[in-house]
Amino acid sequence: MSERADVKKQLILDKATEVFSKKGYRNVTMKDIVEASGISRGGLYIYYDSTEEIFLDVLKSMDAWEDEANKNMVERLKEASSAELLLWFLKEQKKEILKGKNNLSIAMYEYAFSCKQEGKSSGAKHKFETAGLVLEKILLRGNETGEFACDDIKGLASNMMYAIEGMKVIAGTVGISEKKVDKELVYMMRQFMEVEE
Amino acid sequence: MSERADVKKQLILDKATEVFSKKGYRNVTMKDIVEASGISRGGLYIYYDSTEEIFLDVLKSMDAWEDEANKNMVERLKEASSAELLLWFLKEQKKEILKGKNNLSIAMYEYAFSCKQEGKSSGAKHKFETAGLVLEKILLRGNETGEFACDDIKGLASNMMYAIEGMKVIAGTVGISEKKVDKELVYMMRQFMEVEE
Amino acid sequence: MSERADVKKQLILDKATEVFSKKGYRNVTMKDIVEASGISRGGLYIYYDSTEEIFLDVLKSMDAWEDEANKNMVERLKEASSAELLLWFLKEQKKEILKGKNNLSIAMYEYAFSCKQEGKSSGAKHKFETAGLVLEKILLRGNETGEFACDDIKGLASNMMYAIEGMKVIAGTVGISEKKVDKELVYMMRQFMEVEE
Amino acid sequence: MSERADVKKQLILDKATEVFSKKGYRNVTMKDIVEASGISRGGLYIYYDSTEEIFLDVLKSMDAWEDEANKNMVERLKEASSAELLLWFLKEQKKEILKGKNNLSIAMYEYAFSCKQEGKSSGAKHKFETAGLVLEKILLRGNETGEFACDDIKGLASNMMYAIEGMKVIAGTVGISEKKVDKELVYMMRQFMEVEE
DNA sequence: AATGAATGAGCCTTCATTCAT
DNA sequence: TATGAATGAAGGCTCATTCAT
Repeated sequence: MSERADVKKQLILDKATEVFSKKGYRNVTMKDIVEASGISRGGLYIYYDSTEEIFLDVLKSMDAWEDEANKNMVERLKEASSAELLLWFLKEQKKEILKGKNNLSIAMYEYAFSCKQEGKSSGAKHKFETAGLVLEKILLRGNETGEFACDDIKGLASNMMYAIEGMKVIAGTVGISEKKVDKELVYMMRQFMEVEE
Repeated sequence: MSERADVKKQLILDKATEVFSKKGYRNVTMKDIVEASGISRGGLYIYYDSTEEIFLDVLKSMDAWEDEANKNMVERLKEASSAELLLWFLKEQKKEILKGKNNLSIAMYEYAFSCKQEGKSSGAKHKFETAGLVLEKILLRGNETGEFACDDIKGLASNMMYAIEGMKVIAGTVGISEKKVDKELVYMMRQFMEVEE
Repeated sequence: MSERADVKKQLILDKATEVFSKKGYRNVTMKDIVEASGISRGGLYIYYDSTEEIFLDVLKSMDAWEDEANKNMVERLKEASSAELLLWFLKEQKKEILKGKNNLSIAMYEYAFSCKQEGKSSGAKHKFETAGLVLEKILLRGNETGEFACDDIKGLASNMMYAIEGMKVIAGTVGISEKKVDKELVYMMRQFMEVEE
Repeated sequence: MSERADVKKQLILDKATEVFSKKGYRNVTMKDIVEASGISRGGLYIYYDSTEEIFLDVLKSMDAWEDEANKNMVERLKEASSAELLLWFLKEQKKEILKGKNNLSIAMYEYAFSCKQEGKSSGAKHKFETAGLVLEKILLRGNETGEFACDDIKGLASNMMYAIEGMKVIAGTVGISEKKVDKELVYMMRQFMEVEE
C-alpha cells in the first residue's frame, strides 16, 4: 500500500471513529462514514468493503495506541512509585469513562455482542484482560514496596476492572458525573491505601 | 382496551423479549417480531407503532415485575435476616449475569445509547438506581443487626452495582464463567462479612 | 400459493417475456421488469428474487405450452396425414423464426451461455432435442405411409433442426425475410418430398 | 497513430478477444479488459472509449484475418480441386464450432441483437454472407469440374450455412460433440458428392 | 502517454409502514 | 380487528468514466 493510501485510510479511520462513537456500531452505515469523511461512495470501497472492516481497523489502531501506552507504563515502573502509576492508570480510565457518549465502548459492546451471535471473536476480551494485567502489575509492585496493603491482588484487580467497565457503560448510556466517578475511584483506592479526600 | 387485546399484547411482549435478548435493540426488525409472535404484519401495528414502542413496553413490564419483587423483598426484611436477603439479591443478579447473551442488557445499552443521542430518557437510569437502593437498604439493615460490618454503605453499594453492571456487559459480549462470577461476588461480600468458601 | 398470487405472477411473466424478448437476458434488470409490469420494486421481490428466477419461470411456462402443443400434435398423428403435420410443424417454426427480435431465442442463448460458464444446466438442450424428436416421428410416419422418401431420417431431422436454429439466430440478430425463410423450408422439404412452388 | 500505439492496441485486442469469448458481450466490463491486458484503467481510455468500440475492433481484426483467408482460398481455387477446398472450408467451420464456449459467436449474437434494438448495423450480416459466397464459389466450381452434382447451388449453400450457424450456437450454449459435428458435415456432403465413412 | 485513485450514477435488496379486503 | 400484499425510501455495491499527477 502506498503512503498516499495510508494517509487516506487514516483520514477515514479518524472520521469513522467519531461516527462509531456517536452512533454505536450497528447504526452506522457506509453512507454515514462517506458523509463524515467527505469521500465519495465508491471511493470508500477502494479501502474498505464494509462497516465491520472499518470498525475492526479502528479498534486495531486504538489497540496499537494502547499497547504503546502500556509499554511506556511498564517502562516507568522502574522509576516511578506504584502510587504514581496507579494514579496515572486510574486517570486514564477516568478520562475514558467521562468521554461518555463519545467513547467507543457502546460500539464495542454492540460489536462484541453481534460477534457472539455469530460465534466470531471480537478482540474485546483481549483488551479487557490486558488492562486487568497492567493493573495487577501495578498493585503487585505497590505491595512489594509497601505502598499498598492488599492481600488478594487478583481479586482486587478484577473487582476494579469490572467496576470500571460498569462505569463506562453507565456513562455511555444514562450518564455519570465526574464527581461520582471520583467517588468510586477513591472508594476503590481506600481498600488498599490511604487516600486524602 | 379489551381484555382480549391485553392477552394479545402480552403475547407480543413475551415473544419480543426473546427477540430483543437474542438480537439486541437495533438489529430487531418488525419482521422479527411478527415472525416470533405469529401475528400478522398489519396486526402488530394495531397495538404498536414501532419497535421502539414495543421495546419500551418490554422494559415497562420488566420494571413492573421487578418492582413487585423488590416490594416483596422489602416485606421480607421484617422476617428474614439481612444475610439471607443479600444472598437472595446476589443470586438474582448472578442469574441475570449468567443469562449472558440471553439477557436484555445489551439491548438496553443500545437503546439507552441511542436515547442519549436524541436527548430522550430511557428509563435505564431508574432501573439501575432502584437496584442500588435495594442493596443499600439490605446493607443498612445488616449493619444495624450486626450481621455486616461496613463503614461506607453508600460507597459499597455503589461499587457493587457498578461491578455487577460490568459483569453483565462482559457476560453479554465476551462471556464469563459461573465460577468467575462466584469469585467476584465472594470478593465483594468479604468486604463486610465472613464468607466461607 | 393463493389464486391472487398466481394472477400476479402471470402478469409479471407476461411482461417479463416481452422484456426478455426485447432486451435479451443479461441486459435485463429488476428495474426493467418492475417498470414493464407496473409493480413496485419491493412488490416484485415478493414473487421473485432475481431476474434469473423470473427467466426460468418464463421458460417453464413456455415449455408447458409447447409440451401441450406437441402432445396435441402426436394425437393428430392418428388422423392427419404426415404431410399435413409436417406443414404444421414447419409453420410453427417459421412463426417463431419470424418473430425475430421479439422471440426469446437470444435471451435463451445468453442464458444457456452463462449457465455453461457456471456449469449449470439451462434446459435449452431438452427443448432443442424434444423438437427434434417430434420432427423425427413425423418423418418416420411419412416414410411408412409412402408420403415421404428419405433414407436417413435421423440425419435429415438433425440437419433440419440445426438449419432452423441457425435461422432463428440470424433472424434475431441480422434479420431475415419471410421469403428467405420460405425458400429454406422448401429446400429442406425437397429432400424427401415433392413440393410445388 | 504511432507504431508503438499499434502494438498496444493489438495487445488490447488479443486479450479482449479472449475475454469476449469467455464472457460474451454484455457481461464484459472495462475492468475485465483492463485486468486481462495489464493496462491501466486510464490507459485503456486513450485507445478506446467503450467496450463496444473494443468489440467492434475485435470483429474488424477478425474480419481482416478472414478476408485474407478467403482471398487465399480463392487464389487456391486455381490450383486445388474443389473437393480439397470444400474439405478445407468445412474443417475451418468445424474448428470454429468446436471452440464452443471459446468462440465469439455468443458475444456476436448478443452484440448483433443489441444493435438491432438500436437500429445499428453490427457487421455480423456481412460476415455471414461472405462465408456463404465463398461456399457458393466452391460448389459452383465443383459442379463445373464434375466433382460435385448439385442442381440448386444457392439453396444448398444457404442450407449449409444456416445449419453450420445452428451448430455454432448449440455448441456455445448446450454443447456438441465432435462426432456429432462430423455426422452433420458428412450428411451435408452426401447431398452432392460421394463420401466414404 | 500512462497511471490508478476518485467520482457518482445506477442497480440490487431490505424493511417500516400503509391499505384494500 | 386481522390479514398480508404492496409501496417506496434508504442503504449496499459496482462500474464506466474522469482527472490530478
